[in-house]
Amino acid sequence: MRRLSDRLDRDLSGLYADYGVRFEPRWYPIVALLEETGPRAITEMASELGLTHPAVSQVAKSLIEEGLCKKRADKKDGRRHLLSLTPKGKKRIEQLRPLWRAVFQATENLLTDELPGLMAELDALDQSLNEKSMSARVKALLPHEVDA
Amino acid sequence: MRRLSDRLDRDLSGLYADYGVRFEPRWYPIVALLEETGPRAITEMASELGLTHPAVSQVAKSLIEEGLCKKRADKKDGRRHLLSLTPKGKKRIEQLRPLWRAVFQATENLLTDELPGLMAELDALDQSLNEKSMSARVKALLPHEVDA
DNA sequence: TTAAATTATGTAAGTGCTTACATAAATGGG
DNA sequence: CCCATTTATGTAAGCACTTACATAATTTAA
Repeated sequence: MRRLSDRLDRDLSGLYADYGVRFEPRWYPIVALLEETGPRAITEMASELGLTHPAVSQVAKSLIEEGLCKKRADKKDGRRHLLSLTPKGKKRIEQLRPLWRAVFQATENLLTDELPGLMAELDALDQSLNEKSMSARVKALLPHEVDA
Repeated sequence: MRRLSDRLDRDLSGLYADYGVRFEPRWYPIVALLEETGPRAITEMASELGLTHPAVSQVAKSLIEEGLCKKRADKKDGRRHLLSLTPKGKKRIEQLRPLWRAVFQATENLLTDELPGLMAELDALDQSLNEKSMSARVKALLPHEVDA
Protein backbone atom coordinates (compact mmCIF):
# COMPACT_ATOMS: atom_id res chain seq x y z
CA MET A 1 0.00 0.00 0.00
CA ARG A 2 2.79 2.42 0.88
CA ARG A 3 4.67 1.58 -2.30
CA LEU A 4 1.56 2.16 -4.35
CA SER A 5 0.76 5.48 -2.75
CA ASP A 6 4.38 6.56 -3.12
CA ARG A 7 4.19 5.52 -6.73
CA LEU A 8 1.08 7.58 -7.37
CA ASP A 9 2.54 10.61 -5.61
CA ARG A 10 5.75 10.43 -7.58
CA ASP A 11 3.85 9.92 -10.80
CA LEU A 12 1.71 12.99 -10.26
CA SER A 13 4.30 15.26 -8.70
CA GLY A 14 5.70 16.44 -12.01
CA LEU A 15 2.35 17.49 -13.38
CA TYR A 16 2.43 21.01 -11.98
CA ALA A 17 5.78 21.72 -13.59
CA ASP A 18 4.56 20.19 -16.86
CA TYR A 19 1.43 22.33 -16.61
CA GLY A 20 3.57 25.42 -16.19
CA VAL A 21 2.15 26.63 -12.87
CA ARG A 22 4.20 26.98 -9.72
CA PHE A 23 2.63 24.79 -7.06
CA GLU A 24 3.89 22.23 -4.54
CA PRO A 25 1.99 18.99 -4.24
CA ARG A 26 1.90 19.13 -0.47
CA TRP A 27 0.02 22.44 -0.65
CA TYR A 28 -3.00 20.88 -2.29
CA PRO A 29 -4.93 19.43 0.68
CA ILE A 30 -4.74 22.69 2.59
CA VAL A 31 -5.51 24.95 -0.34
CA ALA A 32 -8.43 22.77 -1.34
CA LEU A 33 -9.81 22.79 2.18
CA LEU A 34 -9.52 26.57 2.48
CA GLU A 35 -11.25 27.04 -0.86
CA GLU A 36 -14.09 24.80 0.18
CA THR A 37 -14.68 25.92 3.72
CA GLY A 38 -13.05 29.33 4.15
CA PRO A 39 -10.57 30.42 6.84
CA ARG A 40 -9.50 27.66 9.17
CA ALA A 41 -7.23 27.21 12.17
CA ILE A 42 -4.08 25.14 12.05
CA THR A 43 -5.23 22.38 14.38
CA GLU A 44 -8.60 22.12 12.66
CA MET A 45 -6.92 21.52 9.37
CA ALA A 46 -4.45 19.10 10.89
CA SER A 47 -7.23 17.07 12.38
CA GLU A 48 -9.27 16.98 9.18
CA LEU A 49 -6.33 16.14 6.97
CA GLY A 50 -4.87 13.53 9.30
CA LEU A 51 -1.59 15.39 9.74
CA THR A 52 0.16 16.81 12.77
CA HIS A 53 -0.10 20.48 13.54
CA PRO A 54 3.61 21.20 12.93
CA ALA A 55 3.24 19.69 9.46
CA VAL A 56 0.32 22.02 8.73
CA SER A 57 2.18 24.90 10.30
CA GLN A 58 5.10 24.28 7.98
CA VAL A 59 2.92 24.13 4.89
CA ALA A 60 1.08 27.25 6.04
CA LYS A 61 4.38 29.09 6.38
CA SER A 62 5.34 28.00 2.90
CA LEU A 63 2.00 29.12 1.45
CA ILE A 64 2.31 32.50 3.16
CA GLU A 65 5.79 32.99 1.78
CA GLU A 66 4.44 32.21 -1.70
CA GLY A 67 1.70 34.77 -1.17
CA LEU A 68 -1.12 32.30 -1.67
CA CYS A 69 -2.34 32.49 1.94
CA LYS A 70 -2.40 34.89 4.84
CA LYS A 71 -2.86 34.44 8.56
CA ARG A 72 -4.82 36.46 11.08
CA ALA A 73 -5.69 35.98 14.72
CA ASP A 74 -9.10 34.58 15.54
CA LYS A 75 -11.15 37.22 17.33
CA LYS A 76 -12.82 34.55 19.42
CA ASP A 77 -9.66 32.90 20.68
CA GLY A 78 -6.38 34.71 21.03
CA ARG A 79 -4.39 31.53 20.62
CA ARG A 80 -5.78 30.66 17.24
CA HIS A 81 -4.51 31.75 13.85
CA LEU A 82 -6.90 31.49 10.94
CA LEU A 83 -5.35 30.78 7.59
CA SER A 84 -7.10 32.01 4.48
CA LEU A 85 -6.53 32.36 0.75
CA THR A 86 -5.24 35.60 -0.72
CA PRO A 87 -6.53 36.96 -4.03
CA LYS A 88 -3.31 35.62 -5.53
CA GLY A 89 -4.13 32.23 -4.02
CA LYS A 90 -7.60 32.26 -5.51
CA LYS A 91 -6.20 33.18 -8.89
CA ARG A 92 -3.67 30.33 -8.69
CA ILE A 93 -6.52 27.98 -7.97
CA GLU A 94 -8.40 29.09 -11.07
CA GLN A 95 -5.28 28.49 -13.12
CA LEU A 96 -5.04 24.98 -11.76
CA ARG A 97 -8.71 24.12 -11.99
CA PRO A 98 -8.49 22.31 -15.35
CA LEU A 99 -5.58 20.22 -14.11
CA TRP A 100 -7.36 19.24 -10.92
CA ARG A 101 -10.48 18.39 -12.88
CA ALA A 102 -8.45 16.13 -15.11
CA VAL A 103 -6.91 14.43 -12.09
CA PHE A 104 -10.35 13.83 -10.55
CA GLN A 105 -11.70 12.54 -13.83
CA ALA A 106 -8.76 10.20 -14.35
CA THR A 107 -9.19 8.91 -10.80
CA GLU A 108 -12.91 8.47 -11.30
CA ASN A 109 -12.34 6.60 -14.55
CA LEU A 110 -9.80 4.32 -12.93
CA LEU A 111 -12.02 3.53 -9.98
CA THR A 112 -15.14 3.02 -12.07
CA ASP A 113 -13.66 1.06 -14.92
CA GLU A 114 -10.86 -0.92 -13.38
CA LEU A 115 -11.08 -0.88 -9.61
CA PRO A 116 -14.73 -0.82 -8.69
CA GLY A 117 -14.21 -2.23 -5.21
CA LEU A 118 -11.09 -0.40 -4.10
CA MET A 119 -12.61 2.49 -2.22
CA ALA A 120 -15.02 0.23 -0.42
CA GLU A 121 -12.20 -2.03 0.67
CA LEU A 122 -10.11 0.89 1.89
CA ASP A 123 -13.07 2.30 3.80
CA ALA A 124 -13.67 -1.12 5.31
CA LEU A 125 -10.00 -1.28 6.35
CA ASP A 126 -10.35 2.09 8.03
CA GLN A 127 -13.45 0.92 9.88
CA SER A 128 -11.85 -2.34 10.90
CA LEU A 129 -8.88 -0.49 12.36
CA ASN A 130 -11.20 1.91 14.17
CA GLU A 131 -12.86 -1.06 15.79
CA LYS A 132 -9.64 -2.80 16.69
CA SER A 133 -6.11 -1.66 16.06
CA MET A 134 -3.62 -3.84 14.29
CA SER A 135 -1.35 -4.00 17.30
CA ALA A 136 -4.24 -5.12 19.48
CA ARG A 137 -4.98 -7.88 16.99
CA VAL A 138 -1.37 -8.98 17.01
CA LYS A 139 -1.15 -8.94 20.78
CA ALA A 140 -4.27 -11.04 21.06
CA LEU A 141 -2.45 -13.73 19.11
CA LEU A 142 0.72 -13.66 21.14
CA PRO A 143 1.46 -15.72 24.20
CA HIS A 144 0.92 -13.53 27.22
CA GLU A 145 4.37 -12.02 27.26
CA VAL A 146 3.46 -8.61 25.98
CA ASP A 147 1.68 -5.87 27.87
CA ALA A 148 -1.83 -5.25 26.60
CA MET B 1 -4.02 5.03 0.99
CA ARG B 2 -1.00 6.88 2.32
CA ARG B 3 -2.79 7.78 5.52
CA LEU B 4 -3.83 4.19 5.99
CA SER B 5 -0.38 2.78 5.41
CA ASP B 6 1.09 5.41 7.73
CA ARG B 7 -1.51 4.46 10.27
CA LEU B 8 -0.63 0.78 10.09
CA ASP B 9 3.10 1.52 10.31
CA ARG B 10 2.67 3.72 13.33
CA ASP B 11 0.38 1.22 14.95
CA LEU B 12 2.85 -1.62 14.57
CA SER B 13 6.05 0.30 15.21
CA GLY B 14 5.80 0.04 18.98
CA LEU B 15 5.43 -3.70 18.95
CA TYR B 16 9.15 -4.45 19.02
CA ALA B 17 9.67 -2.33 22.09
CA ASP B 18 6.62 -3.89 23.73
CA TYR B 19 7.98 -7.32 22.83
CA GLY B 20 11.25 -6.44 24.48
CA VAL B 21 13.55 -7.06 21.51
CA ARG B 22 15.69 -4.37 19.94
CA PHE B 23 14.72 -4.09 16.30
CA GLU B 24 13.92 -1.23 13.93
CA PRO B 25 10.86 -1.61 11.72
CA ARG B 26 12.69 -0.52 8.61
CA TRP B 27 15.11 -3.46 9.02
CA TYR B 28 12.39 -6.02 8.49
CA PRO B 29 12.11 -6.24 4.70
CA ILE B 30 15.85 -6.65 4.30
CA VAL B 31 16.33 -9.10 7.14
CA ALA B 32 13.40 -11.17 5.95
CA LEU B 33 14.76 -11.25 2.42
CA LEU B 34 18.23 -12.29 3.57
CA GLU B 35 16.78 -15.04 5.71
CA GLU B 36 14.76 -16.38 2.84
CA THR B 37 17.22 -16.17 0.01
CA GLY B 38 20.70 -15.86 1.54
CA PRO B 39 23.35 -13.24 0.81
CA ARG B 40 22.24 -10.54 -1.60
CA ALA B 41 23.66 -7.44 -3.24
CA ILE B 42 22.43 -3.95 -2.44
CA THR B 43 20.87 -3.20 -5.79
CA GLU B 44 19.21 -6.60 -5.96
CA MET B 45 17.52 -5.96 -2.67
CA ALA B 46 16.59 -2.43 -3.64
CA SER B 47 14.97 -3.64 -6.81
CA GLU B 48 13.02 -6.42 -5.09
CA LEU B 49 11.85 -4.24 -2.26
CA GLY B 50 10.95 -1.26 -4.39
CA LEU B 51 13.42 1.08 -2.68
CA THR B 52 16.39 3.03 -3.95
CA HIS B 53 19.87 1.70 -3.48
CA PRO B 54 20.95 4.48 -1.08
CA ALA B 55 17.98 3.61 1.13
CA VAL B 56 19.07 -0.02 1.23
CA SER B 57 22.68 1.03 1.71
CA GLN B 58 21.66 3.08 4.73
CA VAL B 59 19.68 0.24 6.28
CA ALA B 60 22.54 -2.15 5.56
CA LYS B 61 24.94 0.16 7.36
CA SER B 62 22.60 0.29 10.32
CA LEU B 63 22.25 -3.49 10.41
CA ILE B 64 26.02 -3.93 10.26
CA GLU B 65 26.48 -1.50 13.13
CA GLU B 66 23.96 -3.50 15.14
CA GLY B 67 25.89 -6.68 14.35
CA LEU B 68 22.97 -8.38 12.68
CA CYS B 69 24.55 -8.38 9.21
CA LYS B 70 27.93 -8.38 7.58
CA LYS B 71 29.16 -7.45 4.13
CA ARG B 72 31.66 -9.11 1.85
CA ALA B 73 32.73 -8.54 -1.72
CA ASP B 74 31.21 -10.73 -4.39
CA LYS B 75 33.89 -12.93 -5.92
CA LYS B 76 32.20 -12.74 -9.29
CA ASP B 77 31.97 -8.98 -9.47
CA GLY B 78 34.36 -6.68 -7.71
CA ARG B 79 31.84 -3.88 -7.53
CA ARG B 80 29.23 -5.83 -5.65
CA HIS B 81 28.90 -6.21 -1.92
CA LEU B 82 26.89 -9.12 -0.63
CA LEU B 83 25.04 -8.56 2.60
CA SER B 84 24.33 -11.55 4.83
CA LEU B 85 23.04 -12.37 8.30
CA THR B 86 25.44 -12.89 11.17
CA PRO B 87 24.85 -15.58 13.82
CA LYS B 88 23.64 -12.76 16.04
CA GLY B 89 21.23 -11.74 13.29
CA LYS B 90 19.89 -15.26 12.97
CA LYS B 91 19.42 -15.45 16.69
CA ARG B 92 17.54 -12.14 16.69
CA ILE B 93 15.26 -13.54 14.03
CA GLU B 94 14.43 -16.56 16.14
CA GLN B 95 13.58 -14.29 19.03
CA LEU B 96 11.22 -12.36 16.81
CA ARG B 97 9.65 -15.33 15.07
CA PRO B 98 6.58 -15.57 17.34
CA LEU B 99 5.90 -11.85 16.91
CA TRP B 100 6.17 -12.02 13.13
CA ARG B 101 3.92 -15.05 13.07
CA ALA B 102 1.34 -13.18 15.07
CA VAL B 103 1.54 -10.24 12.68
CA PHE B 104 1.08 -12.51 9.66
CA GLN B 105 -1.82 -14.26 11.33
CA ALA B 106 -3.51 -11.02 12.29
CA THR B 107 -3.08 -9.76 8.74
CA GLU B 108 -4.42 -12.99 7.33
CA ASN B 109 -7.41 -12.88 9.63
CA LEU B 110 -8.15 -9.30 8.67
CA LEU B 111 -7.88 -9.98 4.96
CA THR B 112 -9.91 -13.17 5.11
CA ASP B 113 -12.63 -12.12 7.48
CA GLU B 114 -13.10 -8.43 6.81
CA LEU B 115 -11.37 -7.41 3.59
CA PRO B 116 -11.60 -10.31 1.19
CA GLY B 117 -11.14 -8.20 -1.90
CA LEU B 118 -8.44 -5.79 -0.80
CA MET B 119 -5.36 -7.55 -2.10
CA ALA B 120 -6.98 -8.22 -5.44
CA GLU B 121 -7.90 -4.56 -5.78
CA LEU B 122 -4.39 -3.41 -4.88
CA ASP B 123 -2.89 -5.87 -7.37
CA ALA B 124 -5.28 -4.62 -9.99
CA LEU B 125 -4.23 -1.04 -9.24
CA ASP B 126 -0.61 -2.02 -9.69
CA GLN B 127 -1.41 -3.65 -13.00
CA SER B 128 -3.46 -0.72 -14.19
CA LEU B 129 -0.62 1.67 -13.43
CA ASN B 130 1.83 -0.61 -15.21
CA GLU B 131 -0.34 -0.41 -18.28
CA LYS B 132 -0.82 3.32 -18.11
CA SER B 133 0.59 5.73 -15.59
CA MET B 134 -1.63 8.09 -13.71
CA SER B 135 0.02 11.16 -15.20
CA ALA B 136 -0.53 9.79 -18.70
CA ARG B 137 -4.20 9.33 -17.86
CA VAL B 138 -4.43 12.88 -16.60
CA LYS B 139 -2.66 14.32 -19.59
CA ALA B 140 -4.99 12.49 -21.95
CA LEU B 141 -7.85 14.41 -20.37
CA LEU B 142 -6.25 17.81 -20.57
CA PRO B 143 -6.50 20.28 -23.41
CA HIS B 144 -3.35 20.02 -25.50
CA GLU B 145 -1.32 22.43 -23.45
CA VAL B 146 0.89 19.94 -21.73
CA ASP B 147 3.77 18.04 -23.25
CA ALA B 148 3.04 14.35 -23.67
C1' DT C 1 -10.42 34.85 42.32
C1' DT C 2 -6.67 31.83 41.48
C1' DA C 3 -4.25 27.99 40.05
C1' DA C 4 -4.17 23.71 37.63
C1' DA C 5 -5.33 21.55 33.47
C1' DT C 6 -6.17 21.82 28.71
C1' DT C 7 -5.60 23.61 24.18
C1' DA C 8 -3.31 26.34 20.09
C1' DT C 9 0.72 27.20 17.70
C1' DG C 10 5.63 27.70 16.75
C1' DT C 11 10.34 25.80 16.64
C1' DA C 12 13.88 22.24 16.89
C1' DA C 13 15.42 17.94 15.90
C1' DG C 14 14.72 13.31 14.12
C1' DT C 15 13.12 9.74 10.61
C1' DG C 16 13.23 7.16 6.48
C1' DC C 17 13.12 7.73 2.51
C1' DT C 18 14.43 10.26 -2.18
C1' DT C 19 17.43 12.63 -5.82
C1' DA C 20 22.00 14.23 -7.04
C1' DC C 21 26.62 13.43 -7.35
C1' DA C 22 30.88 10.77 -7.32
C1' DT C 23 33.98 6.86 -7.93
C1' DA C 24 35.10 2.43 -9.55
C1' DA C 25 34.37 -2.13 -11.81
C1' DA C 26 32.44 -4.57 -15.64
C1' DT C 27 30.82 -4.97 -20.37
C1' DG C 28 30.62 -4.46 -25.21
C1' DG C 29 32.03 -2.71 -29.60
C1' DG C 30 35.49 -1.05 -32.80
C1' DC D 1 43.61 -3.96 -26.85
C1' DC D 2 41.29 0.37 -25.81
C1' DC D 3 37.66 3.26 -24.83
C1' DA D 4 32.82 4.47 -24.33
C1' DT D 5 28.95 2.98 -21.94
C1' DT D 6 26.67 0.72 -18.32
C1' DT D 7 26.28 -0.87 -13.73
C1' DA D 8 27.27 -1.16 -8.41
C1' DT D 9 27.76 1.27 -4.37
C1' DG D 10 28.76 5.08 -1.22
C1' DT D 11 28.01 9.86 0.31
C1' DA D 12 25.70 14.34 0.48
C1' DA D 13 21.82 16.94 0.56
C1' DG D 14 16.82 17.47 0.23
C1' DC D 15 11.95 16.31 1.36
C1' DA D 16 7.70 15.89 3.96
C1' DC D 17 6.48 14.42 7.40
C1' DT D 18 6.92 13.06 12.69
C1' DT D 19 7.97 13.58 17.83
C1' DA D 20 9.72 16.55 21.42
C1' DC D 21 9.81 20.74 23.54
C1' DA D 22 8.36 25.44 24.58
C1' DT D 23 5.28 29.37 25.25
C1' DA D 24 0.92 31.42 25.71
C1' DA D 25 -4.22 31.68 25.85
C1' DT D 26 -8.34 29.58 27.51
C1' DT D 27 -11.07 26.66 30.41
C1' DT D 28 -12.18 24.40 34.53
C1' DA D 29 -12.32 23.44 39.29
C1' DA D 30 -11.59 24.75 43.94
